[in-house]
Amino acid sequence: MKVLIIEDDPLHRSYLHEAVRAALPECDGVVEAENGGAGERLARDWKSAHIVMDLQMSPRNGIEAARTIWKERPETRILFWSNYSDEAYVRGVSRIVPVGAVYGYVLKSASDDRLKLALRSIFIESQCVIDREVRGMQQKSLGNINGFTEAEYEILVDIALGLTDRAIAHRRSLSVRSVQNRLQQLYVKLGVYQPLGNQGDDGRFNLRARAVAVALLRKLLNHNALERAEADLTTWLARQPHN
Amino acid sequence: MKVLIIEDDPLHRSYLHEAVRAALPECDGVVEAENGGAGERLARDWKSAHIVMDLQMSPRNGIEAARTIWKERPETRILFWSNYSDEAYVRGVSRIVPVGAVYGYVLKSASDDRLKLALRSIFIESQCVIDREVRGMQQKSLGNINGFTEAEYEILVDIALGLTDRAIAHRRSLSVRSVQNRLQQLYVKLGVYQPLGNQGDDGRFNLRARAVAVALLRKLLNHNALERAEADLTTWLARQPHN
DNA sequence: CGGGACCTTGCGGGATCCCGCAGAAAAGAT
DNA sequence: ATCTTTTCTGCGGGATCCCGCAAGGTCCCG
Repeated sequence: MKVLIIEDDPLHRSYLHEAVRAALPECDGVVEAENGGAGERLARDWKSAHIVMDLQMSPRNGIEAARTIWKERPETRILFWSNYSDEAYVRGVSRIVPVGAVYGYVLKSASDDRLKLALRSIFIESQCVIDREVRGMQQKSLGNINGFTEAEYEILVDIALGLTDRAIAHRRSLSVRSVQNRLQQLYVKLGVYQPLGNQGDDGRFNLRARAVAVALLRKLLNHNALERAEADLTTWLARQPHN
Repeated sequence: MKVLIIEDDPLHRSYLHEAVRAALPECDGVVEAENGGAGERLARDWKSAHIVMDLQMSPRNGIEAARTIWKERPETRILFWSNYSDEAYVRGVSRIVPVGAVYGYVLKSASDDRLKLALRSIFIESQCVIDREVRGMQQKSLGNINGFTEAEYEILVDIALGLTDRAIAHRRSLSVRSVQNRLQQLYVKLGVYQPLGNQGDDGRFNLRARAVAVALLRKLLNHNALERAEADLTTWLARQPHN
């Protein structure tokens, strides 16, 4: 068995290396990559079916790398080892995991033992391991109590990118009014809605901008998610009939 | 000499501990804190004049901690040891460093030796040490070539928080029109400006929202900066004559 | 003192946003 | 098949945003 490590921080990388060697004595080869792009290449060359990677690298973050790796070989097992349990990350990962795939998500703050246990569970026992905290995030986001529909999330991303209602309507094949409806829902769910009528108020917010702000503060969006969205947007723009 | 380490990642913390011991044999005491709040308290109790800390912790990130520490004892020497050279961080730091204070900013990606050298320079030689990359950022941001005025940065933060023009005008004691002028400048500098006239275009952006998006993508703003700004905003709101 | 560079402010208008209202279409439920 | 619930859609209007135009104001330089 060979294991591929994709992690940009050298300290964490060597720690991971150590942990892998200790937890998986049957492992007979460990390779390291220090960003997503290199990771994809190594995964291809080595045909490695066992990967542990960080999210948040550059260039090519973990989610992008995982997507292309899984696209090429869906049975690959990936353990995500990340600092954060931002909803943006969790959602980003669960959006790209292939059906039936074995994967894991553990936080860097987890103990030594938990990491090693996760390694064995995923690579040997073929069992998914998701950190409690992350799992909580997942349920909050999927089970729609206080959670966001895919549609709502999508429109949130669109306004975060700075698109106008019309542009969004075009992109998502909707009428402008529908876009505005979704926006209204979003405002309500984010607790940004203005109860209407209090206009002497100086502390008034621009709902559209405010929505993005609270989404960022709540880590519903983060830098990574924005980057991915921006990339998607530009490719979409490129394939549009010019003007 | 005593040294205080403020860093949330245990791996990095122990690495730092090691580096301090190796670089500063004359040091006779190292204490560790794992977030800004604890760091402030320890700094007060220990009256430590030598601190090395991460930015990006929670609760109480490095900048907040440094501000209160420097407010209480401006001669404290602080080495910031961070993953990123985001303009938001660099600007945040240089905004709070007291005149004549000795401090440093080195990236975690720097070599072992550089870190140790920085430790000696700052704590022994009383000399500031700023990483090349960070220094570049600083000059780009202060030397106004492709840089942002304090005024422009301020208004950027305000729209990122979701304030309306009127609210900003009130907060900053300007007329609404002046706010809009500053916004226009900002749009130009961010390369978001719409040359006027092409209205058949579907790929149109909402300038206000788009400005925030590119600021985030360029790391002119980041999550930390937003949090600080949001905190400032709420205290400001609280002290306003109600409604 | 006059001229120039810069910032601020008001005015006006076109574009966009926000959203209540109500009919049409789609998806489920009984 | 019919009813209910949800979503999509157009219309209209008030608020906001974006910005060209032009009239001061301040500061500095010659």
